[in-house]
Amino acid sequence: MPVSSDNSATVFEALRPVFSNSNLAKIGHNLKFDLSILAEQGIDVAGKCYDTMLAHALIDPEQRHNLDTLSEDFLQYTTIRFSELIPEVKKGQPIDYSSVKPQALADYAIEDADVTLQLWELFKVKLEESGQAKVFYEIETPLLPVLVAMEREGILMNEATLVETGKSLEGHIETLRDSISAAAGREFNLNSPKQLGEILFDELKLVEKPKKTKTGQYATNEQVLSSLASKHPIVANILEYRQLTKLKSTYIDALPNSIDSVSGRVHTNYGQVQTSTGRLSSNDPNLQNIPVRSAQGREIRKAFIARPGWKLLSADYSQIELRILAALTEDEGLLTAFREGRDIHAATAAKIFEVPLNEVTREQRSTAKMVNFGIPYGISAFGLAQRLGTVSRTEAQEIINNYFAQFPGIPGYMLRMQDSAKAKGYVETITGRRRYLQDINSRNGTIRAAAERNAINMPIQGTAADMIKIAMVNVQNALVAQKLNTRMLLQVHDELIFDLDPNEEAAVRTLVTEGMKQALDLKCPIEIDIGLGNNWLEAH
DNA sequence: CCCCTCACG
DNA sequence: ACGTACGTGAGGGGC
Repeated sequence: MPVSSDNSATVFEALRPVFSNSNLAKIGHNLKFDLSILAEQGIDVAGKCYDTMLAHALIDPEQRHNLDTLSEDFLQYTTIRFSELIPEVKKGQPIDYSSVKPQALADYAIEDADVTLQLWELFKVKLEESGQAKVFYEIETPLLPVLVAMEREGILMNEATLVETGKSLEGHIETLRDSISAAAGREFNLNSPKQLGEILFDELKLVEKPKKTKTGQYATNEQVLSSLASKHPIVANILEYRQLTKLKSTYIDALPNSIDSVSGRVHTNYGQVQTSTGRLSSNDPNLQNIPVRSAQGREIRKAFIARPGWKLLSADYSQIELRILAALTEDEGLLTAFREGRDIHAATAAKIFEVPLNEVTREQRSTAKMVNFGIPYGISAFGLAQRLGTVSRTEAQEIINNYFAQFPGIPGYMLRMQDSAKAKGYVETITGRRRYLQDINSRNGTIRAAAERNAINMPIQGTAADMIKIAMVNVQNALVAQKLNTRMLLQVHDELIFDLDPNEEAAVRTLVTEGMKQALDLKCPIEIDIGLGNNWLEAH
């Protein structure tokens, strides 16, 4: 019997009783995909669902998680490749199964199920052995259907706003292009870093010894250009040109192509196994890097809107990584500052510059902010000096030394993480999520230092990731339990965005705040900021 | 397909 | 002597 869209409904109906039977557990590889397809067919999957891809992402987060590789690595068995069934699949095009022999298709599908089941038997043991059973069963597994729901919901965009912004940007870009060509003395492709480098350094000779990239090209990144801004007026125009064309090509021109023709909304895909720290990623389109820092960029945020008559609600964790740092290190100074509800950067400045809180200057606060930002990344004196721009490497080292002296829990924690990583080969979050650090004992100092920074950062970034994942499950369960219309739409690492039915505002504020705060029980208090608006910019 | 650059947390 | 803060995804150039 040929498999075609004509009888797919028959097939789905035949399978429906299996999927909706809550006594049957389901085991699959990349279940988010299968669950989305079934949901599209109106089939709600009941019963326990276990995903071998999610399991492997915990067992070995930096490895690849595709079924073919896992089968070879764990079962010493080479699977039938999809390309043997269908040689040429074009990206973005629907797959044509009509020419495939049903027996070949069946063999492929059956083998897939067989391999997955065998992997599950191995992986469920490894989850226990690595102490990650709770992360798997209580965080990643319950999160999966939440992500399916969010992806399917999508978010509404005001395309007209985007087009307007695009037109105004286009005019600006044209003007900049003209003045840059005039200043360069000839036309060139200013989207090409290679050509731009030749103009700036071979022709205009802005500096004696230009910085090169690792492949030997002239570096023309923002940091390099900013340092050259005083040398020639062309540079400021190039920087602005870069900024505006980035916004136009990556967001304004591209986002409308992602509006789904059926739903009229933009549906991102969340990657649940893409990062080494436990964060989600977002792609096709990436909705986790929508501009917000520049004025022109913020215009793009205005295009993300609530459904008619509704509001967007944004809830974000305030200073989540610093609070987690305080909780993990149990540093009394840091904990006290948060418990007393201080402006954390001002409080840090008061400590490291040894001045009363009310005498902290703006510069001191801004320096302290940079330190607070860098600490969870394994800051270096060089890095701090470079980012501050106003102090020498030696002075930066003094600031760091003062910080460590005033917050002694922090250097203690850093050493503990590095020692533990060297001894055990991995670090972990509060929930037990692991990251292996192969390079932690490398003889190459640069490589080893990078691994040491990972040892410091992963437990912090990863615990924040665990926390918001738990919160998402809490919040989704509460929305369903209270039969609310409000829908969770997006996650951006420390922020959740909702399409809010205005009649439900009070209930949603409460359940979101509580769901996020109570996700993990930490020694440091957790604060949630909530905003409301007609678009993402207003809500933020 | 890699490189460079740059958008976000 | 060297490189230098953690984690991502995407667009354009160029081979």
